[in-house]
Amino acid sequence: MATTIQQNVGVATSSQERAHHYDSRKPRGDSQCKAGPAVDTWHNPSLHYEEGLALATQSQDTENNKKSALDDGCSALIAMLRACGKCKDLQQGIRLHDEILKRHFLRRCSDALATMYAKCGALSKAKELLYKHHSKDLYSWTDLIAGYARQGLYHDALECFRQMQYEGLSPDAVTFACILKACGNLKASNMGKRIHDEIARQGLLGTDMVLASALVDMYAKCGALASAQQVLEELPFRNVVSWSALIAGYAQEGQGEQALHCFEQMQCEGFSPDEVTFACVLKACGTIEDVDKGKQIHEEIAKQGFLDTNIVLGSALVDMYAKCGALAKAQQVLEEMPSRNVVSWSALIAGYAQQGLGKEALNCFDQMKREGLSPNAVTYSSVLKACGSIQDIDRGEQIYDQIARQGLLGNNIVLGTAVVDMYVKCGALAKAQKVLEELPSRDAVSWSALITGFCHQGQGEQALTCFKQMLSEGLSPDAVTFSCILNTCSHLGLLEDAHMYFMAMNTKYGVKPSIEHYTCMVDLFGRAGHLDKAARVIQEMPFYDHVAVLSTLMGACRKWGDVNVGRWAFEQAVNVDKRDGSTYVIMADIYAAAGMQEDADMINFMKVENCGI
DNA sequence: TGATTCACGC
Repeated sequence: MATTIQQNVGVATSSQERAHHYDSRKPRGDSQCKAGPAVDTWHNPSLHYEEGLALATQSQDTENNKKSALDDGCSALIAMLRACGKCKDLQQGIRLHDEILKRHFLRRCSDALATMYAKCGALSKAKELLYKHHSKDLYSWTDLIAGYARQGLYHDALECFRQMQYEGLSPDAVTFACILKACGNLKASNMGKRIHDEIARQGLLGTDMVLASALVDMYAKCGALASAQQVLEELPFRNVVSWSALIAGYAQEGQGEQALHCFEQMQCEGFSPDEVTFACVLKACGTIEDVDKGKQIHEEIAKQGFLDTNIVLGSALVDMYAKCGALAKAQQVLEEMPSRNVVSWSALIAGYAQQGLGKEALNCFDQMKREGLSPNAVTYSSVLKACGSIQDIDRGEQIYDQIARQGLLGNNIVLGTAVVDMYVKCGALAKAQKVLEELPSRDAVSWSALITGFCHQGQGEQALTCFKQMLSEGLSPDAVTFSCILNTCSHLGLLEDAHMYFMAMNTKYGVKPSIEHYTCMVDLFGRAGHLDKAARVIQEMPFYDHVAVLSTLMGACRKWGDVNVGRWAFEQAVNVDKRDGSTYVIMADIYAAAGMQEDADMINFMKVENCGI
């Protein structure tokens, strides 16, 4: 069937076309570009292009009404641009751009041109047109912002958003949705909150499900889960997407129980999980190592036949079993997948590496390559961890060579750190340090890998030197760095320094001391015989479940023969958990060493009473 | 033109 250019791209006015666009969002898709007569014609460029131009030219040639004829020519070009955008036919679009310039239509076609470029992914061309012509077309701006958001160029999306508003335009629900996506991925929760306020002010949340889900997702991606949950709860309507966004947020933050709770609640409200929901829930099961729940989800997924087609879900399943330490099961799932990719394999390799099963991880790595799949930076990180875990420095170095040859270290701190850590675990600290220093950039984690190495090898001075170097690079130490540094100070007997760092970690670096850090301080003062100071550290702790810290203090009391502080710590420990036998043993020792045998016997009696042994 | 999912470093 012959289709004319008019039937295909039409000569609809822009408002008609946009109305159509807006109303038929759901069923649209690319079908027009892939099948049917319209496509065939359009994909015959010579036929199309020439016919379109002929149409535009004919219109211009009409004598009667010059002005409207000119409009028709321009409209036809605009319609053709729109078709290019729809089919992502950039080449054809560029030819139209030339034609538009030749005919001096640029002023009137610039928005349509920008939209075409935006849809074809040529974002800088689109941006140039909109900025240069101070476009007042909301849809063209939104197309560009959506393009940036799709490509992961979130800063560019925000910049365009600002410029659009600077031109006097007010965003609509679609613009807001794109900007929320950018905010979420940039973890820009303050900006996201401002957008939220504006959306609420305009009453858009009550009418637009997509926007509402985008808002939940924004807060979830920012880790502001209370806000995400609140938004979801206050929505007049929810769906599986808004629920999944929240579940994904909890899973991402490691709050697996909350994720599972939401999953239950979602089903209570009558929503059936889809493949995306299942992937989120599997991640949640992995983070809390709930293999039973994971198995249950696995059965549900299999029953619904999702595993036959969905490689993401299959990989999520491999990852869940791997994170739960059920590696045989993970491997079985991987082997039974109809097809697997580098993600599926990397999940399994990471699982083996995590459990210290370096040999198995390396076997998988080889098998993956035999299947013709190429490892990427994520795969290599896990493989390096595997080499470190079995101290296979030769294999590690071989992998490092491959990585370097592929230029993967250029901008990948995670991978660089994995190399450093591999050398550290193999005891090659000089090599580790050399790699670290040659990395294009470093962060607290990469430094900590090296610092931990020096610390564990008893080279405390070196650890502190690195720490100072790290600070001089303007980097903020994190919780792990401080644990390591406090331990180092403890072993070197640097009480004052340790105390200074301990105070600074919260006040200067915003790292809340964890029970581990308090334990370091107790150990430090305890070793030095400052038992009163150690006891004071415990008194100032904001934790309740702290038997381990108390027994650290009691160990120091045993060493220094301090019955009073020892008794105090013991009483605290019994208050927390009277069934923990270890503290009775230490207390009995303390009494016995002080020649207080009756008290020691009493403690042993209490131990039998309370702990049964 | 807009929403949810899988693998990595101390």
